[in-house]
Amino acid sequence: MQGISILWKGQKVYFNVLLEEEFVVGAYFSKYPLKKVVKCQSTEYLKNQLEQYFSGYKVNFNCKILPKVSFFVLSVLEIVKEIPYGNTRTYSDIAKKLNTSPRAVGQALKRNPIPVIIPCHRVVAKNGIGGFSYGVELKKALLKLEGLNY
DNA sequence: GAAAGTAAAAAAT
DNA sequence: ATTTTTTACTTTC
Repeated sequence: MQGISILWKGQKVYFNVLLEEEFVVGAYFSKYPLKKVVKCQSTEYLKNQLEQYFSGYKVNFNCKILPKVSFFVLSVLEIVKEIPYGNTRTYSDIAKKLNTSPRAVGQALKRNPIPVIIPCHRVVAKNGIGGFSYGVELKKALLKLEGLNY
């Protein structure tokens, strides 16, 4: 899906979404929009949701997702998906639920193929913000959109 | 299969 | 407040 454009540090950045049929299989930030234009009702709807989200409105993404990842990563993503807008959890919160270590949770989130839609930015460290595949600056910005200060 | 590399946390200092 | 140890999963050999 052609990426929606957002302004980041005075630069135009695109948030592109990879689709397979009606499923979202990936998403990423890029300097360039994805050329492939898929137009149907559901993509227009998702596009709208993203526009709204990045302009600071509360959005609960309800698109169908299909992350192609290992079983463990999937089980982490399943939990992260359920963190409500404007809330955070720590790596250890999630680790406890899965009987694993916080560090392994970080490993899994790093491999989240669908950032933002699967809100991995809502997972933070106990004392600090933790990391983010596109840089902690962006993570901070996303949290700020949701009204959180880190 | 072993070793190295993590988006962390707890314990020890 | 800094350093060290523990930790479990993926990746790469």
